[in-house]
Amino acid sequence: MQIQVNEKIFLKDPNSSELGKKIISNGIELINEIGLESFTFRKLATKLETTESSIYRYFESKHKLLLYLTSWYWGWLEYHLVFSTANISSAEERLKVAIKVISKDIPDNEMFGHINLGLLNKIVISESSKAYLTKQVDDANKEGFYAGYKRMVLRISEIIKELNPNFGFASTLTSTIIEGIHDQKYFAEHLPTLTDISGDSSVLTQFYTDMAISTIQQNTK
Amino acid sequence: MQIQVNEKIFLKDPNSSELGKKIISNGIELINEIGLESFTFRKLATKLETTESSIYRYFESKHKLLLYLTSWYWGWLEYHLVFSTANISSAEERLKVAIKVISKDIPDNEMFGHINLGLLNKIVISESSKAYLTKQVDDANKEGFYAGYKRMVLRISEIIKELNPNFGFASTLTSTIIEGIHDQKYFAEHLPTLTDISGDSSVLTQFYTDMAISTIQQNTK
DNA sequence: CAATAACGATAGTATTACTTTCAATTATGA
DNA sequence: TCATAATTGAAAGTAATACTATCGTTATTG
Repeated sequence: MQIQVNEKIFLKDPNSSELGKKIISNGIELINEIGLESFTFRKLATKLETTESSIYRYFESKHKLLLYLTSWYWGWLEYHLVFSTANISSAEERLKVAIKVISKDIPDNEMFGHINLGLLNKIVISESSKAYLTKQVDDANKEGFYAGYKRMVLRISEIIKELNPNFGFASTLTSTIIEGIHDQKYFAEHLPTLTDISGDSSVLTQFYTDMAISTIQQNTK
Repeated sequence: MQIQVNEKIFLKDPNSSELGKKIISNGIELINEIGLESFTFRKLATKLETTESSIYRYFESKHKLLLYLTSWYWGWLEYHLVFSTANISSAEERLKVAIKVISKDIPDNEMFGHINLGLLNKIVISESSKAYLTKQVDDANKEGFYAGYKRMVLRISEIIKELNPNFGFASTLTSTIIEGIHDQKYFAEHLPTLTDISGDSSVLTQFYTDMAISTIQQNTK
C-alpha cells in the first residue's frame, strides 16, 4: 500500500530510492528538531552524510518538501478515514469518527514504513499552514498541490450534507474543525491561555464533535 | 489616542520619529505587495530611500516587525471592541458585536493615522499565524509578545462565560472563531473549495455567530 | 558488457540577514 | 546661542542561505 503524492511536487520520486526515503524520514526529524525556518538542505545533507546537490535532485526547494510531507499526510489520513468509516451507515456516526481521526494523538514512535507518523503529525500542526500562506498559493493551487487537503475536506463535507441537506456551510464547518483542531493542539502546548484543552485528545474530540453536531442541527429546516 | 505595543518588540519606538512611522506604513504596503517571505529590510530601505542600518535601529528582524504589526492590530481591535460593546448590557448581544468586529471587512483605504488598516488586516489574515508558528514561540510568549492577542481572546471568553457559566470551553471557542474567520477569508480568496463563503463578510459573521450561540447553549446545564 | 542512471565532490553566484564604524545632520535644553 | 546628544546616512564586511553547474565515479539494468 502506497500513498500517492502529486508528481509535480518532486523532481524525482523520493520513494524510488534509498536516498529519497532518507530525505523524507530524516527531513521529518530535522524539521521537528530545528523548525522549518532554520531547516536547510545543507543541514539535512550533513545529517545524511550526502550533499546538497543530491537533495536538490529530489526537491527544488524546502517549500516543495513541505508540500510533499503535507500532501503525503493528507493522503495517509484520507486512507485512514475511508477505512474507519467503511462499514458505518449512520452519517452522524461517520462524522464522529472523522473528527476522531483528525484529532487523534499519534505517538512519537508510530511508523508507517520509514515515515514517523507522530513527528509528521507535529509538522502538520505547526508548519502546514505555511504551505498555503504564501504569495505563490494561487499557482500552487492550480498545479494541484493542495488536492489531498481538499479531498479530505470534501469527504467530511459530504458526510455533513448527508446529515443535514439544508445546511449550507459544510465546507466552512469542516475546514474550521480541521484547522481548529491543529490550532488548539498547538495552543495547548505553547499558548495555553488561548485554549481550554490540555492533556490527551479526548476532550478536544468531544468539543469539536459537539460543536459540529449542534451547528449542523441548528440550521435544519 | 495611541495604541500601546510591548516595548521589547522594538529597539526604538517607530512612533517616535518620521522614519519610524514610514517604516511601519511602507512596511505594511511592501509586505502586502510581495509577501512576508520575499520582504527584506533592504527592499524596504530602497522604497524609503534610506538604508538597511537605519531600519535595523528600529527592529532587530523582520519577525519583530511582524510581531509589532500584529500586536498593534490586536491593540487597535481591542479598543474597537471595548468601544462597540460599552453600552450593551446583554451578553449575547455583546458576543454578536464581538464576532462582527473581528469579521468586518476593512476597505483598502481606511487609515488610522499613518497606518492603512485595510492592508494591515490583510497581513493579519495571511501572515499573523507565522508570528507564533515558530520555534521561538515559548520565549516570545514569556516576553509577552502575544499579550494583545491573548487579551482579545480573554475579553470574548468572558462574554461567553457570562452567557453560560457552565460552558467550559470559552477560550477554545473564541480562538476557534478568530482563527476560523481569518482562515475562511483567506480560503475564500485563494482556496474556495475549502469554504462556502464568498463576497462580503455578512455571511461569515452570521455563520460564526450561529455556531457560537448553538455551541454555547448546548452545554447549558 | 555497454549504456545509463544515480550519487558525490567541488565550486560558484546572488541574495539574505545581519553588524560595525564613522561622518554628517538635526534637535534640545542650559 | 552654543554645546551636546541623538538621529540618520554611507560604506563596508561577514556568515549563511538558496540555489546552479560541472564532472568524475559508482551502481544498476537491459
